[in-house]
Amino acid sequence: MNKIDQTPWTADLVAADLERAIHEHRIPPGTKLGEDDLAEAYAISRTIVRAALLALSHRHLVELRRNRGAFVAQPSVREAREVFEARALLEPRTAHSAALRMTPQALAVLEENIAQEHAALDAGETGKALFLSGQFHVEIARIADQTTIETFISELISRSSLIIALYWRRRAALCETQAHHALLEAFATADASLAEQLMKSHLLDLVASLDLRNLTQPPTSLREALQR
Amino acid sequence: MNKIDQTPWTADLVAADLERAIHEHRIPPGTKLGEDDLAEAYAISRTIVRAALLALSHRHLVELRRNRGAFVAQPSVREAREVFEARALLEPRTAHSAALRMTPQALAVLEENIAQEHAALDAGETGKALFLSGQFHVEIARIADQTTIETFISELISRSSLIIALYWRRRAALCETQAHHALLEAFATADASLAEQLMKSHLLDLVASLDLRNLTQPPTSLREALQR
DNA sequence: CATAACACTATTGTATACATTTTTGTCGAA
DNA sequence: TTCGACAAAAATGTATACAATAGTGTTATG
Repeated sequence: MNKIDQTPWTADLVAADLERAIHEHRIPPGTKLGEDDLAEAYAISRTIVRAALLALSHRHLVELRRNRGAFVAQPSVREAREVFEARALLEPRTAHSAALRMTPQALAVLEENIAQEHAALDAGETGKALFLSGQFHVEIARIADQTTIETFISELISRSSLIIALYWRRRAALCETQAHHALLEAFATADASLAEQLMKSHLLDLVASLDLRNLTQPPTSLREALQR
Repeated sequence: MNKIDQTPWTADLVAADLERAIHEHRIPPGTKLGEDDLAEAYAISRTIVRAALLALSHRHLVELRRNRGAFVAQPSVREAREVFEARALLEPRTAHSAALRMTPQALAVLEENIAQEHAALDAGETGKALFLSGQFHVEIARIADQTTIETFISELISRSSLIIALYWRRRAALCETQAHHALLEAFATADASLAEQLMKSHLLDLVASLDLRNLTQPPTSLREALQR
């Protein structure tokens, strides 16, 4: 896990690096993130590591337990529902705004994103594909020119990745590309209402593909022990 | 500013304490939050102070400038608009949900909140009144039983307080109590649609009471120097 | 043999020392 | 006098030492 580089790792960079690793399912939920381990991996002191972990905990991607350490978060069924309810509140209207503000450049960015996602899937890099499909949603918020909402959506997307890791029904790869293609069509024709509706459906499909019955709860302590 | 107590200040407590002080306009936007000053005020080391400042920066209440220090945030006109657009997306639907879940206990909490707000206004404690009126909105999200959205709204409320400090038109105190009373009525009768509509209007009124013309921009560096 | 008390180990929590950077103040030259 | 360079001071950035705590293993005792 040694990072070979000469860049000075700042806390933000470490947090971003870890967030991407979590988002891509390279680090599974419940994994303990020991301070010394991380400090050695990035060749920095624990001070920076702690700042990075603090940032991730504020985004609900890492759970800090006093005198216990940092663990990749394991969203509960309840939390999973809440995350997608929040997304349902934010994303459709944001897609609407994005459609109204769409430009050829922005459209190209979205197309490129889908292309990369396809490439990743073909290469069998499901983690990277998952990350890119999340970026598609963040990109829409960026196109809508809503930095504040983009921040919220970005966090919700990352948390969604944890939820997918825990509650995804099938073992097969996520095929969100179809829904994204449909959205792209709506954006290309600047059909805001359609984009809003498609986003709403897309999110509903996502939730429907999860197994959010409370049967498997709680995965808190026992599961954590098994997973590390 | 010396805090006389025997409680062990944790980073979270310090952050909460500072957030309330900012929310109540006891610390104006642009104020420099020196690490040594805070460490002395709370009788803790800079380590804890930095963790607290980091938390506040993640909530966009404090701006951290590398090698420069921490400053109470000064939301731009653009950011101000974004914050209220985000609130417009989240709060009406949340009020709707809250109305459906309303209980006598929850209603009593809201009533008590308004009563305290009145008392604060009568006592001339406009800062405390402002804080309480913000808490009213957070309480609604709590009643809606949406922890995730509550976190977002809580942040947006605190940022709104900074926006009010910078862009409020009149010097007179905010009289949000009327709108809150109307909302209480809707909640009491469990009229979800009405509550949603009232919340939407309330937020529009709030934005309308701000002076968000771009004329006074940018207040970044010069203003900051004058204010500290 | 089971259990409880104890000590040990590993890890996190906090404070502080040192390095780096920015800011400020002073001196000198144009 | 004004401007610039340099030096001193103050603040933040980072690393590390030490303290405190939870987890683990051992041992003694019933």
